[in-house]
Amino acid sequence: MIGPSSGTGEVTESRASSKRKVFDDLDIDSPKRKIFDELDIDSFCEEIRQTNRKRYLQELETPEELVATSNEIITDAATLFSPISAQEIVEESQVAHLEVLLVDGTNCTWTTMSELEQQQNLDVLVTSSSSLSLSSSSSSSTTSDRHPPETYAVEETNYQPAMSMNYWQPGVVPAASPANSNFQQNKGTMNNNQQQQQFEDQENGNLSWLLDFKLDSFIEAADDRSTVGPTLIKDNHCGNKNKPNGRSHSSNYANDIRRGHENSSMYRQDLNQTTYPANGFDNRNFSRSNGPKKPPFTYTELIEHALQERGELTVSAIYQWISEHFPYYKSNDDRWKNSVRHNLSINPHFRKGSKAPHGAGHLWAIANRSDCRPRPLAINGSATTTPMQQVAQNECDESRSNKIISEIMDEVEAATASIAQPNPEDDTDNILNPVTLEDSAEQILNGIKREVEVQYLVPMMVANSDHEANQQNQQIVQQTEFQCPFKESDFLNPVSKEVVAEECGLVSEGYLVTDLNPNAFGLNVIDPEIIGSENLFGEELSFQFYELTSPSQLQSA
DNA sequence: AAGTGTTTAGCCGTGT
DNA sequence: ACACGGCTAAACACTT
Repeated sequence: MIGPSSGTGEVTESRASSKRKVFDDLDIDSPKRKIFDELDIDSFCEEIRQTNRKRYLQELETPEELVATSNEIITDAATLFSPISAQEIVEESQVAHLEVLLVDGTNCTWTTMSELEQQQNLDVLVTSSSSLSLSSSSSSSTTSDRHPPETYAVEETNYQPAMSMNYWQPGVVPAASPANSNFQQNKGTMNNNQQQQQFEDQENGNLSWLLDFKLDSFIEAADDRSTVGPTLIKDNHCGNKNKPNGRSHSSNYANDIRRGHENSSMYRQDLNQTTYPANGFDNRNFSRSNGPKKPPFTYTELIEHALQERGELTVSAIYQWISEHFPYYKSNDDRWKNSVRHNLSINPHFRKGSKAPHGAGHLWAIANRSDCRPRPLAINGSATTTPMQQVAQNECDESRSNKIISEIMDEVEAATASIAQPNPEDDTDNILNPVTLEDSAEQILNGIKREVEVQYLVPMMVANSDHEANQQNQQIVQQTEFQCPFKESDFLNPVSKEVVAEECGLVSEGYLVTDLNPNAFGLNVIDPEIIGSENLFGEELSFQFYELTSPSQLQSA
């Protein structure tokens, strides 16, 4: 499934640095500055991310949309800040129920925002009883300690916090929030009273601004106060290349979204006009006033979703699906199509199927579990893999591993079974012949699925209900004392002992160099001289050097 | 010729 | 600094 991946340390790092960067410019006595200095941003952001992550996974299990598009913002906000479910909110009043903790310096009381409107002379700590809490104790204690009692009447209708933006899931996008507007040049969306209220709230210590807290807003404010955001956006597909190789901010945009933090003004502004459905994909409109915006998905994700939705597709059909769902990808633009083809070719997650019934090319599909080739695994939920992908991938990996193990065991069992079958016509067949076994195993494996070269074979016992056969197998193994003649890691192309012995001049008429016990052949030979590591190079070489004392022995050998 | 599939190379951003 | 993922560009071969 497709969705942005969660960022990890990088987010908190950027936020922390942003915190320093932004608030260095603020008045040291500013209430906002004081509160923010004591706020554990890392924990705060991490908590939000984890909360949304859990929620997203829950939604994946119940993919149906909970609310209509028009209610997405407020329901998402409600889910984030209130223990009340989004569905309940929609059914009841379409207004978020925000619980607040009233702190008057000595007492703490839980109440609702509606009740709060009637309260006077109280400091307000906005918090949540479930999914979100401003856990920094300092923020709650110091607000009442440092500031005189004041009145905070927060309109519930203002409760469309930008923070309700699910940083981790592209399912809901915040509308332009009045509280953010100070930093987004969106003042046109507010009337003068709202702007004045906003300004006063932020200046008098009203913590409701935290609901709309967005660090990047301050970043933008601090770094680019005079810059109008949209002008920063360059679309390399529109010919405005920012970098020599054609990469543009739009690429960063995709990464920013995927990593769950909105550090760029263009991202925020784009999303302000964007509505994401619960499944995160259908009919997504990345259009802006000045043109389509690059979707925050990799080509692999786009292709994957197209194939998941439609099954097998030709390359041209994949083009069509992508261009239909994402206006950014124009059907007449060949550059991204090249990337799509490139992805199809190099990504083992995609399988080239049969030839297309009409026209050139092949049908492409997602590699199913049985032929799911190795794919780079995300470690510790890295930013490149979505949770859904991780779940699917984990299942796939587990299934693949089990399947491979099962296949190997079957093959070994078959090979071992063939080894254990005595040939009544030739007693010598009871003795393991490594060359023959390797040939046999090679034939078996080649016949089963893939070309392999069996360089050596180590017989192994396989659980068998037939006790007698087991004993027979064990006896054979014990008799032959068959050992792996070399370590796999030592040689890319292992050389057999026979070759080594021959090249060392150890093989000549009248002598038998073998790792097998001649007594097992019925040969009566004197005690062998062990050729081991002490008298031959290679500690793994340990075969026995027999002197054949009779012509019959020589012939048998 | 156009579309398709493969391969190589380079750049960028991020994480270690 | 290095590895890696992702993206982009380009070249080339093959098929329709």
